Amino acid sequence: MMANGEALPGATIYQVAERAGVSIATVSRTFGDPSKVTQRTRDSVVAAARELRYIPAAAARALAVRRSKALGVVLPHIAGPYYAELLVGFEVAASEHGLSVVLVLAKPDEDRTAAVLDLLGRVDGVAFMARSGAQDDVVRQVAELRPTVSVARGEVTGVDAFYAENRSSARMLTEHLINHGHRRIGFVGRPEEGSDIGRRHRGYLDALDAAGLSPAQQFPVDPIESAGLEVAEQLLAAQRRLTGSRREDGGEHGAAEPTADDSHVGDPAMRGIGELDALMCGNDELALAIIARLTAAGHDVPGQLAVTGWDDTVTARYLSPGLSTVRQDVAQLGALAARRLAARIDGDPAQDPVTVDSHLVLRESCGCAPDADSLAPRFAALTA
Amino acid sequence: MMANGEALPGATIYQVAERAGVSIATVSRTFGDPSKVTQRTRDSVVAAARELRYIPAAAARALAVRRSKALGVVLPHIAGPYYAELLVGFEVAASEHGLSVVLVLAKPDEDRTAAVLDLLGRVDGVAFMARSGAQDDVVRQVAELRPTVSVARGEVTGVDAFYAENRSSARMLTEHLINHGHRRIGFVGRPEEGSDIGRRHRGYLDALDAAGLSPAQQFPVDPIESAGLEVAEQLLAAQRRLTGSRREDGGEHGAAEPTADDSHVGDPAMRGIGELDALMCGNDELALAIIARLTAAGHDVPGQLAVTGWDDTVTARYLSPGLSTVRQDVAQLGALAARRLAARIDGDPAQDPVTVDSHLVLRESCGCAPDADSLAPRFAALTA
DNA sequence: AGTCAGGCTGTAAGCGCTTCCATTCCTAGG
DNA sequence: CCTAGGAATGGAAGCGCTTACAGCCTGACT
Repeated sequence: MMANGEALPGATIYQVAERAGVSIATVSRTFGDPSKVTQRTRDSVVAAARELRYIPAAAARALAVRRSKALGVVLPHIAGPYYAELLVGFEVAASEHGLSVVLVLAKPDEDRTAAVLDLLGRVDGVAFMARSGAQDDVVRQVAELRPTVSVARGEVTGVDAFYAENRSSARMLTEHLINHGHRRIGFVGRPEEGSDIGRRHRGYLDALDAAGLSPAQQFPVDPIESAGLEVAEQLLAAQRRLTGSRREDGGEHGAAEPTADDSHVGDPAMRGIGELDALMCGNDELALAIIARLTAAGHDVPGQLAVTGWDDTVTARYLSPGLSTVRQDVAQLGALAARRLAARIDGDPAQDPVTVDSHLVLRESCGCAPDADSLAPRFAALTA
Repeated sequence: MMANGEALPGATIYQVAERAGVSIATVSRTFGDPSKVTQRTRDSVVAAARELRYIPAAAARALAVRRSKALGVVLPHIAGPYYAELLVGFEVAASEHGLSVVLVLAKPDEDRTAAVLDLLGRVDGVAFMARSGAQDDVVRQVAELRPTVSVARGEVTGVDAFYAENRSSARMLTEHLINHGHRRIGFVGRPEEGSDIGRRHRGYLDALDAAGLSPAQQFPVDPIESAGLEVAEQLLAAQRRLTGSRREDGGEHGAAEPTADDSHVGDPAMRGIGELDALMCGNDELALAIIARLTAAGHDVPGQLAVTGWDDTVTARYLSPGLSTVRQDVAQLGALAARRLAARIDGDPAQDPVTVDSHLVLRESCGCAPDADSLAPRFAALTA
């Protein structure tokens, strides 16, 4: 099997036609619009096709109808489950419309312009998701040639935008923290204009503002684990400074080797670490890393420092204390994007941005008491 | 922009040729093999192309060269990070070969045969990953028409197989459990012939056999969270039975509502839950759910029951006790699959199955003492 | 100055499919 | 029995690109 390098194997419409004793037009109709073909003919064509293992060449069809029946997706290297879910939602919806999906992955920094342009040549529409190695001008360029949507990404004119609600949820989450009595609330994450985290930061500021509080320490870092660890180190260092330093000689990397008596660094009974008593993180990954590091150093979360995340990743549920976070229906976001693309391809006009709801998932890391039945919230996803 | 429903916008090679004052053949050469074109001509063609926003129609090219420059991937609905990683590895390698990737997702049960066949018409090769809604006969059928590989999936003749090493790692893990003194070691997961979990089960059996132990209780369930929860309930019920039942009247769902005094159900100081003192799970998802449920019921893991997982998901690291599990380089697996496909397309022959190494990640859930510096293993991924 | 080799470029024939249009075949009504 | 009108089918053009093949032009050589 698969010997030659010459032609893709598989029968063509001509061979099927010949075998069935009809013209290629009839074969084409048999699969395209069976109602235009007699039952008899249809049967013989179908039989011939099966015997020959006929697989229509999508390229030929695409060329003829000037439509590839495929959607492109460009998204960042799928780190966590977030993009995976997005992609699943997208693919399912796309396939419901009979559309294939072709994928381009890109690290946020990486320049995949060439790949995106190539993609453009093989799809009828494209979706840009989050910060996906495609600058705005590339998106704009694509949008001029094909229906285009963006998901969880800064808006670009002419591009249908979709995102999960961020700002008001962030505000609510922050207010919740305030209600717990926290006043010095920091923020972790780079609040880039138009990004999800940017919007979350706005909501955070909204709440602070409304409460007459001013923003505490900000950590404009990347939304990744290692950055969370660094933030935790800074916090630890600040706390050490605060409590009067023993053993300052440890020098540069003293903090990198937590030992048993790390726990004396701050008084666990006293609220606050460094200058903060609560920390809102741009996503779960950051929050998780920070909590882990702090806890390992003997600190109490949320006793000393309340921490919140965003995304409701799997780990958020399993951790103890459970991570208070925000859940978004990411799969739906993906599905909406695909459906809009399908509509745009069929000629529908572009629409206003669409926002899908998010909702708070309050577990313990914000300071809430552990639920009596702690498994319920933890496995909320299962009961759905 | 994007007004008509007639033709995809974007210039064709003809328009570029006209604008540059050359023939279409020259335009084609300019992009296909620039060395065959004078610098002067090339420049003017490139300029014309840019001005016209020329995007080559992939379909036309594919038709002409009888090759689509695309690879198909069919994989299960990306649940956890596992498939995401696989996909990332695959896409990166594919794009290094200038190949696009088109995606078909399928729930394990769902029949996506039609989608797979359609896929076949638009790619040069296809990869089937894990139990991906494609029965063996579909795979075989595909394999007759296109180079085909399978990843973490039962072997099919004519299909290049790739998987992470399972059996001997499973054996090592089981031996480790035995060395901890565990004797009654159960297994959670359906050991399907040819599947990853099936191979893990073999390794488990190997170890037991070598140690003269016989397999304890088996739970042939799906490798998903909810199944893990059910297994945990069974364990709890068995344990309740064992310790002599108080409050049997709780009836059917008594177990579904853990309360504070659940902790009296078994003596946490005594090793064993139900008939078991260790449980090897087919993947982390199962292990995590089981540990969570057991812990919530007041039991001690690994004190009473050691539990191991497989996959080394993010949560495994963050949990306490840390989950002992097995790490596989899934991205590499994906990359290998893509590269092999690329080679096969270029005419290379099929090869023998390839296995990539796995290695144990021993944290605490197996019974190992917490590492002095518990962050080190926990964040091992970061130091790499 | 005349030739010839070799590099560029153009011409044209497909690649496999859809679809408009023409043709043929029925069926039913006159 | 003939004819009109539709339904079913076939013929052929064309989608945008690659790639022999052939023609042209240039420059180097005799």
